[in-house]
Amino acid sequence: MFTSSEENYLKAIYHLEIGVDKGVSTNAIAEKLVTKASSVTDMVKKLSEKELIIYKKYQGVSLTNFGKKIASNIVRKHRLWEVFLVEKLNFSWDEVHDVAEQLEHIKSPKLIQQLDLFLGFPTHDPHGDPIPDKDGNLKAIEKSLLSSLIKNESGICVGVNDSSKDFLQFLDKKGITLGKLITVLEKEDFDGSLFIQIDRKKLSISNKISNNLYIKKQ
Amino acid sequence: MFTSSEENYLKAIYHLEIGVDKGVSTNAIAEKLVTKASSVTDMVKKLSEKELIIYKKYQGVSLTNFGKKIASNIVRKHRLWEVFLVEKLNFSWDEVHDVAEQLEHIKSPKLIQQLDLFLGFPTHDPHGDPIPDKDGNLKAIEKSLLSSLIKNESGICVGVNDSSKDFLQFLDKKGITLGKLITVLEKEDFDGSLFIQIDRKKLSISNKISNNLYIKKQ
DNA sequence: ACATTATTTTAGTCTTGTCTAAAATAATAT
DNA sequence: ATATTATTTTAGACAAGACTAAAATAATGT
Repeated sequence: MFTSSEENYLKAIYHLEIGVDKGVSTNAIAEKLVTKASSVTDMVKKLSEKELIIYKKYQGVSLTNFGKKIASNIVRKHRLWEVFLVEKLNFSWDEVHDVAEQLEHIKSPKLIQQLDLFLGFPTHDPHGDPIPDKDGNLKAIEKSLLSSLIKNESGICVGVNDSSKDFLQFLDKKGITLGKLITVLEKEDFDGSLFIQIDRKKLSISNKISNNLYIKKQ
Repeated sequence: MFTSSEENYLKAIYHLEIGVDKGVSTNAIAEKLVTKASSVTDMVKKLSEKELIIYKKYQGVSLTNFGKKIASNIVRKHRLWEVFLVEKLNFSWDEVHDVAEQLEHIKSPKLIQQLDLFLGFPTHDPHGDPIPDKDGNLKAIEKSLLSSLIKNESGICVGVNDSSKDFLQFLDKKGITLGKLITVLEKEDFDGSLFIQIDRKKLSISNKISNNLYIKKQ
């Protein structure tokens, strides 16, 4: 149907256009895919020909409904594979991205349907990101940044905003994983750092951390 | 490391050089990969540069030890994925090939190691073909063609020589699956057809069928 | 409003892997 | 032994997807 390269562009645009009403810029896509703006312009023309995106010179791009369907399906596959890797093959959450990046391009509707069944129809991936259903719909959950909590509030850790290896390994080191209850014991006004309780441990975390951790308020 | 295309050439050569002492011909590779001889010549030069194969003009090719290692690893991955699809995702043995053909190119040593563990270190794929270990070694089992049995001999079905959809579906229809006990009740000399017993059923099968079915003599 | 800067596009090139058509070599038959 | 046929290789072309450098357009600052 589509090449891996085309799929990667669609996925990048899909992620970039979330919460933005303007078209996604050539440069933004180039940065996300670690390629050059000129390459993006080339590809964007092809995707436009195939009615996957709306493109007007110098105006940025946006996905058509068709493009959105294709893109969300790639994301669906990516996240289902991540669940598989963690749940069945004992990968840790910081190891799954690169492999899922390859697996998401495997073409077989039956494969994904059966994988979904095998995994028990998961709604979220190992980082707490929602898995689109076959029609691209996301199961939204109310989540807040940990940084938005005030003293004595608490919540369950439900996701991360930054899925980089470094950040995920940092969280592992601190014992912070999805499902854990976090309580804010103190909040420092001058730097936004938090003193939190998790399990029996108390620890201090910077604003940068709490800005990248989603919790569900209790 | 290597492109999917390179890997496909190595795999084709690997399969073609089994039981042959001469170099594998350009045409044979072209036929196997459904491509043109000229394309094969091009690729064969590249693989030769990379020391994966031995190639001399007009002489055909053969894998180096290095090439054999790479090739057997692709076959290993292909067959492990086939086991996964059948055992875990409820694919039937005639549905797995095309998907495994894609999955075999996923690059992640950990993925295969964990998959192997998850599947319980299988030694054979759903068609009875042996799965190479990390070093490319195959666990040989003594198997014979069903056509080699004589009247009143019997054996366990352990593999197929032809893995085409048509043949596999035919076997399904007749209730012939791996592990089944087959007894030869009659053998017709003039056309080699067999009258066999399998479970409580008796049926007649042509020489073409019995020439593509491996059994382990009892 | 216009000069400067940033972004985007165009033009031309490169690599990979394929193809066709023609030339070269090997195999086969008489 | 040589003519014929089959196989393989070469030469040149093409598409996809990337790149660089230069040109065009948009955005920004004073």
